[in-house]
Amino acid sequence: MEIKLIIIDDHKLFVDGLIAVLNNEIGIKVIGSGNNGSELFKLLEKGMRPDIVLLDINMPILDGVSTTKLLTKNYPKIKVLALSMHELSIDVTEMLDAGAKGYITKDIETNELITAIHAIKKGEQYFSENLPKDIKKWFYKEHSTKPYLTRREKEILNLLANGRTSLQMAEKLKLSRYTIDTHRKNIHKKLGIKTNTGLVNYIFKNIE
Amino acid sequence: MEIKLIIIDDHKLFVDGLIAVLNNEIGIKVIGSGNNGSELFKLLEKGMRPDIVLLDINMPILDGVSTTKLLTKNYPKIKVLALSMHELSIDVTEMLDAGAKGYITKDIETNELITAIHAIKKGEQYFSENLPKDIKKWFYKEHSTKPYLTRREKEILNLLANGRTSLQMAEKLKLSRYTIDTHRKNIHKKLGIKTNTGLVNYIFKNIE
DNA sequence: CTTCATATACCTAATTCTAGGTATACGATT
DNA sequence: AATCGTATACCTAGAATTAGGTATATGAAG
Repeated sequence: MEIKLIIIDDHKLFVDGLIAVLNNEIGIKVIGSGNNGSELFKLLEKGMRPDIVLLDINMPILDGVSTTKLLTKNYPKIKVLALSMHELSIDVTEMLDAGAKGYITKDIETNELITAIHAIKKGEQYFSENLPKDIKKWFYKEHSTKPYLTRREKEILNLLANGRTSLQMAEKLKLSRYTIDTHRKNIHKKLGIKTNTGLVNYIFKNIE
Repeated sequence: MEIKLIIIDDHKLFVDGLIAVLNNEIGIKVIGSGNNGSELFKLLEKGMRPDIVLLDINMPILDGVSTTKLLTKNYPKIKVLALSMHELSIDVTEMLDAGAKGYITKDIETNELITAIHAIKKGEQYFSENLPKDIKKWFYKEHSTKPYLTRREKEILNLLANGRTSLQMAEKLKLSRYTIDTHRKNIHKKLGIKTNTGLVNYIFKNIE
């Protein structure tokens, strides 16, 4: 029985390459592909039913996280294997919380990808071997809580992205600087990001 | 006469995929591959002589820019086609100044890549069609004049936008933390921005 | 009632950042 | 030769940030 795959990635070159490689593998068949989450749902609406979707995180129109959430909700039998350039804990967190069953980075060997696909098919979770152990450990620990940002946290993130200091935010929101710092501390903890510049990066890449 | 290619990219999956695709193309043959600049030079030292090197920008050990410079200097007949995730002007500038003959992003179609390879072989320059016109225009305009921000300053800004601390940047660039701080100070002064978060904001709004 | 999530606030201490200043080295230009 | 731009490096000191901890108040839910 072949494992049926759909590959979704905004880099067509990458998609073409993966299709070429995976269709040479016994037991695996790529039945479809697309460049963003919307295209995936179009395929599914036509009745296409893969076992696993290889899904890139950063995509236009409908990104990896949103796609995964919708997929997990509407097509719970289809498993998501997340693909990313980086081992960033932000990315891992978001994709796995959205329902992905595995996470691999694009610099793994082809045979590791095959291993991952088979593991996911068997119902296991799979993390690429180059993913730091502490990230995997952190995930298991954090998996029962949603890293959801509160209204106030988002408000503070927005001001941060506009280059404001805690003191400036405190003045604007009529709060203590300590309150701002506490919210910031909570944000760092929830998102697993250690620097304020990393937070701004996160905002631009995830919210905009 | 086949166009001989070497593909250098730290993402093995991508390399494998590209090899599979390109070896199916009439007139093109991938004669070698590697995951960083050093591996390329090892192949060249063994006597391998490609027409074109498809070269990723971001790589460990010896990155795209350095590789291109050495290649252009020591093997002037071999042409570089730069590969990147992004249309960042920093990347374009650096690679083209280093001697690359073309610049493409990884989200182009396979057939556009084939077009690019043939153009480069013919001695033309090639920019992927999805590269914003203003970047290409900017390149021609800027190629004879000095950029306001120096090469090093842009490099540091880019690392900052990825959430790196001065210490991390110093480690990455093999410099003193003091040197990084001096460049940062100069950047703040030139751009009139007082916070690092403000700088990241500037980068995302003005460069990407 | 208790529990939980969120908001507000504070303290401590280490790290990082910013901004002022200093300096030398090197290559290119005049 | 001098000058300039860039890169590299350092020092000082204050401001800002991060990360550990503490606490109370309020509203909603069980």
